[in-house]
Amino acid sequence: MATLKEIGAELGLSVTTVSRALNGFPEVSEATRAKVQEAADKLGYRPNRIAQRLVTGRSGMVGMIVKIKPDMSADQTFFEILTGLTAALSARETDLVLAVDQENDPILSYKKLLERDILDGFILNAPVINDPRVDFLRERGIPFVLHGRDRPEPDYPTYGIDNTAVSADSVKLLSQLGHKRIGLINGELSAAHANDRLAGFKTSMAVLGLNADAVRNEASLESHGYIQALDLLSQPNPPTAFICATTLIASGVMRAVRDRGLTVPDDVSIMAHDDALPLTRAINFEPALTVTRAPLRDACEPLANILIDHLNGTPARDLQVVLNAELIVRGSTGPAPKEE
Amino acid sequence: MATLKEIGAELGLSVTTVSRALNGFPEVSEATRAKVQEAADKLGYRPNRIAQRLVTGRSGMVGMIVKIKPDMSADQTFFEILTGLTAALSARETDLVLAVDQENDPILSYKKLLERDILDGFILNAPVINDPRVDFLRERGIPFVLHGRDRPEPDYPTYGIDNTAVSADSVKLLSQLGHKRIGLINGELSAAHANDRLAGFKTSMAVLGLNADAVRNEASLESHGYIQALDLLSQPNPPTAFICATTLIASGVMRAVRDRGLTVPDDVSIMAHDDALPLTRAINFEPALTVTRAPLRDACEPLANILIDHLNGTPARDLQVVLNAELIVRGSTGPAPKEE
DNA sequence: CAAAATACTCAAAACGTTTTGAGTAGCAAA
DNA sequence: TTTGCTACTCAAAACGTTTTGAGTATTTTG
Repeated sequence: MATLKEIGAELGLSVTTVSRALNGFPEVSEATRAKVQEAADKLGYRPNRIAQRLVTGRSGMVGMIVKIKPDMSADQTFFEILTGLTAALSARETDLVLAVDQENDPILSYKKLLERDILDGFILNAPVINDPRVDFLRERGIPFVLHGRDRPEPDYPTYGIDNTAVSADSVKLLSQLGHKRIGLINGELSAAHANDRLAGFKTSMAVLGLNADAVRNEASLESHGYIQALDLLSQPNPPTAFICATTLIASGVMRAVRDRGLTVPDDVSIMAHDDALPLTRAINFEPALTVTRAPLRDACEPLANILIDHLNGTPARDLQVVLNAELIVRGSTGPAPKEE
Repeated sequence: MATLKEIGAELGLSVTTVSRALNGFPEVSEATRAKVQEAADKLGYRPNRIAQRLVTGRSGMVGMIVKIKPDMSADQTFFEILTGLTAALSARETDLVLAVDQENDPILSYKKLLERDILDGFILNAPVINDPRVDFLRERGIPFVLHGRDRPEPDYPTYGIDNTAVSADSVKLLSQLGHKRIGLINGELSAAHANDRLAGFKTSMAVLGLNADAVRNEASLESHGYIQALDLLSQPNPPTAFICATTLIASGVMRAVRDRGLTVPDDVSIMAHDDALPLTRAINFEPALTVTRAPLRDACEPLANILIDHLNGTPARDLQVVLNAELIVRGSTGPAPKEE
């Protein structure tokens, strides 16, 4: 493991010059830079990150804390995020330190990890409304990026899709197809995104003068979709269309519709929001699922870059991204059935 | 953030003495130590890990690379390990750097992470037979601990259960109950533990003079258990007992047995190996499942400690632990049905 | 009482990098 | 010639810790 000193000794140059040559400073001559570079390559030089960090005060590591739920429902999305994130961070010389939160107190794990004093910042995912982790980190001046949006006017970096628009787009499509009774099988309301979906649903329905009471909010499970859809379908004046929070829920809803002897999309239209998780793919549904689509994987690189840019000094207001999900119409939605 | 220098200045002591006082060196007087400790507490001193690491040459971080399978079957066990591991490492001032392996080459991710030069060692899980990661790390002299056993005579730290004994114990129990036709619904043979289970099964059966051909090796899924059990049960001279690699498989097997109109344990006995994962608990089966039990969570603390001890100089041969799983007999196993 | 041992303390070096402030040489402008 | 650039290079300080080797009182031993 060669050091700057060794390279300097080899070439009769000072450590300073070697350091500058390798870091592309303008005040070193091209001839010298070439020599240094060559020697560095020959000796297999790689900077000692620890030493770099001691002097720069940066650690090159960011933290993420996974909250573990008893139903493990977060598994799939977490894996998806983790995969993309480590790859994206790695491309910018940053590593991910992971901890698992088993506590009731959502802050405690962050405190513990911060005590180590080795993290430059955090990636926060799955926010709840007015997320306490946000308040905690903001108060302490710890940089972070939030995946999603936990409050209307954040003053920190965020990245996510517009979940009220997801609902609005879905309602719009279905109402244009003539649907009047539209059900929403939503995720748990503790999650900020589920709140936004619900809010978007209610206002869009209200604008159209439609009744928005066929709503269920629960964990994203196939069984949740099945049970709630079955229940809604058995009530008087049942929905002719369902908007599902996830493809997993949609698969339960579709099963319920069929168990009731109904057909998709002739009797009931089904659509969902699609995070593009590898296990339940919208395209593999029969008929293929109409979705608002925003691959979770696509969020990883921006999340990593936003955090690192923020660490490098880009102000938060330039790092707040809200995207719109794509609307992809497939076979699972169709015109509302004729009223009898 | 107080430093040693600041504490020294406060008390009129040298950095050396402050450092020694806090680290419990014997050559500092008790009076001084008390003063220093008090000042450190007052100023909220916490050692700068980066500085410590620069001088000690240790980074205080260990790596783990998750291999991502298309079927995501590793999810649950991975989460279990992750949770316990981060907690155990944290207790010894060590952090976990995680990477996700999406490559075909099992080594590439390790190479990449090692290039960073910030890791003290690795935790390897889910070994295959003669695991290439082991060869790679061993060759480079990178410390690691293997969860499980990938070859007969390892010269590196390992921790795991005796999987041949798991099969042997299971076979013994069932044969004592009079079973002669015993099926094994195993995991994928690419995994070292599945190999050991199979080997243990074959030799135990051979010793008893029993036929060991009712064996299926595939991914640990409920559907695998269901399909394979159904198939074995439909053949002439079907098994009267099943040994399942996991409780997930066992649930599939139990469903198959019932779909065939048979009863557990009167017609067919079922037992499984139980990693004690929170989602499929052996005790919640109806009847409760007889198991060889070795909670995955229990492995985390030893794994963390073994690796850190090894980093601190304990030789590998003192860090090779093979445990026996516990045999817990419950209602899902019973005497073999009378021959007709 | 001198010599030796003990108990405690410290200055300085080291880890490998970045950054500061200074310096030298060569050359053009005054 | 002097002054002031430009282009390049370097020694030294800094980051915060651990560790080495030496030193100074104080106490014990002969």
